Amino acid sequence: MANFTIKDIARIAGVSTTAVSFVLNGKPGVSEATRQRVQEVIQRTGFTPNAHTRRLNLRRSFSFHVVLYWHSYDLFNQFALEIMHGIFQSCKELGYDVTITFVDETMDCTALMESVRSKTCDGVILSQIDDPLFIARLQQEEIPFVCVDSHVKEDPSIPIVEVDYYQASYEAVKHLCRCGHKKIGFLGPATPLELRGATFNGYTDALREEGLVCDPAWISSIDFAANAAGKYFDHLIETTSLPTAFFCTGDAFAIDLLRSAQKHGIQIPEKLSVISIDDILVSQFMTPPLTTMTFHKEALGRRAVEVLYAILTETEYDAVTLIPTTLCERNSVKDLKI
Amino acid sequence: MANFTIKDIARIAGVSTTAVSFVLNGKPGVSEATRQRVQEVIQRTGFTPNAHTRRLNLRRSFSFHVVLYWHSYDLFNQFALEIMHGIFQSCKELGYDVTITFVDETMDCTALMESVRSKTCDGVILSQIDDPLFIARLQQEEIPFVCVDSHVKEDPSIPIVEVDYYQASYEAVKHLCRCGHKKIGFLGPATPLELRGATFNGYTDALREEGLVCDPAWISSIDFAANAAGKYFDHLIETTSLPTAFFCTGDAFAIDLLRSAQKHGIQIPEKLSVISIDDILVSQFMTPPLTTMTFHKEALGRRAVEVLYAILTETEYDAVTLIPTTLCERNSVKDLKI
DNA sequence: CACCTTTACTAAAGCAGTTAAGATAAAAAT
DNA sequence: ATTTTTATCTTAACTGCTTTAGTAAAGGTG
Repeated sequence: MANFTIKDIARIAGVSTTAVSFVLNGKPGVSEATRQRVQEVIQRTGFTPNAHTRRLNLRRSFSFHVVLYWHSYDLFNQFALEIMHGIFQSCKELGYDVTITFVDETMDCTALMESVRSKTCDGVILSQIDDPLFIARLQQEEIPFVCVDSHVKEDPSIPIVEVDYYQASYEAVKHLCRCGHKKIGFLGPATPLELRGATFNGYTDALREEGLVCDPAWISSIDFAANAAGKYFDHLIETTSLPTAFFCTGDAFAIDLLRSAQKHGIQIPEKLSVISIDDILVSQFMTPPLTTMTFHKEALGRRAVEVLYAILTETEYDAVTLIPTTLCERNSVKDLKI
Repeated sequence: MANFTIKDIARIAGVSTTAVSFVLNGKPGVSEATRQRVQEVIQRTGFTPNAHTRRLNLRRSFSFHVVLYWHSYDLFNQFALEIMHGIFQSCKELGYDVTITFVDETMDCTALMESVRSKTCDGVILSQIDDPLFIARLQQEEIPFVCVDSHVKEDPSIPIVEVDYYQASYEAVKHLCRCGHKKIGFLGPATPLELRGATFNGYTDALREEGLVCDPAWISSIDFAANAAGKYFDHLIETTSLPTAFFCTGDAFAIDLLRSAQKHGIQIPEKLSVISIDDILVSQFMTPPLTTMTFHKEALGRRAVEVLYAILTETEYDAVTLIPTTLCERNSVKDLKI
């Protein structure tokens, strides 16, 4: 197929390239008759302007770059695709392309920084990335960016779109209390500290309100590693007594915990209740299906794009967006009052 | 941060832009001394050449575009992210960017075609897309592309990277036979026909080899819709007798089937065995965990990139790549011989 | 030493658009 | 009728890099 350029179109339509450029961009200064004629030629030839030229001229690439953290443990990657879908949808509405990079624990971002510096994107969206060095680098190079589900320190200079982990934790623990639980363990990550902070505060605040205290042995710091929660439970059960319920900061932890408990013959929820946050797909298929704090995953992505676009267009925006969660009652929590 | 161009570098290093261009691209025609000097200036300034200009000049974008099908039923989207990760890894090795588009059942591809025609990608990777019209369009516009997990008609003019569904089906059914099953149902999709064909042939060939026949009532055509397999089973159980085992062409179907069966009080695998293909994450967490034909998901993505790159570089390649599967024995198949 | 290569380097013409500034003709105002 | 304004259209400069063609100097050869 022949490859038409704006010159070809201009020649065929008998006008200048400027005129063609104007009709392509809907700018004034072209008569209706000429506009029609040019449009017709564009239609007939199937001409589409070269994006690179356009980007070069306008010094904008009309694309956002998504940096996705790739966990080695599958359970942690579960809603990345849904975030991506949300990002894509908003980008589509704005006419932006989306490019993607996966990074792992090595956080080797040289290729990424090069791509950013070469102007292939107008801004970057960090998904589940909590490396402060990486973020400092972006700030230093003055690259517009936004963190989504990234457990980064709250800081007005860092735009964040995050699940409202404090509220989720608080509500989850409150639900356990409503079900009559008084011994409630906390199963959360050692790092990132920001996530631990929000979830732990929600947990302790809820306990305090209920006048409950917690055995320090029931408070854990789990690594983001395969079955780390399971190993914690294996150890716990040999060393001390159990609470009647565990609040887990994520479904992945809850799932590992549940399987470990079942392996030890502890029935869920009869002997131990489990509640968590995330509502990943697996959760509803577990036996028992997990009671968890659910939220709209795509909203995270959509909002991230909104914020990034606001930064680029120098519009007002809230530096911190907290996506609310709601309780999804399934079957991993026993109501002790019944 | 200042934005250096090749002109700045040339000026600072006291050479022409041509010389800088040569050292950037490792071309001959520059003395070692000059090369060093230019390199030093590049280092010092942190200069990265503008990608758009480069792409414009070379008439290549060094990026691949992935078109991902977005199913409305979550269970069908389960390994898209892993395919993406495979694609990304290979692209990274080749120095290619990856851009992404999600399409749904409306298959509205006007935005996509425009993006392709505007030269923002050198080739496209279709993931789980089986729309023949869409593929015809790509062929007609002479856009390099490859189909991955797309259930497209085998045709030397269409590069395909696909799970070896025939082999998987054959092996799965053979496994059921080895476990002593003689009444084996087939639970597969109505469309796409290519997928149905491969899996159905594997199923019937295995049965024939074992000298078995199948009650037509046990052969179904399921839509790719939420819980379609479950509804099929709900209906089946009210109208006719059951086989001792079902071969399902995908884990998602198997999961819906299993849940429906359990709802009707039919124990798996005691009363009904289930085997399928895919090994999505959920499968290992089901009760019982699913016996399924597993394969390396990222390999699909990696191979797709290899093929697309071969097309672009006019290297030899096999039009059809079949990714082999292996049996992953878990607990949804009962051995009747024990 | 004149002649041919080879090497190192540069000027300038692309690539495919955008846009500021200028030209022309028609319409409006004086 | 003349001047001013306005709408329409074009010329040409510009974006930042690649590449062709060309030059000058150094090296090799008979």
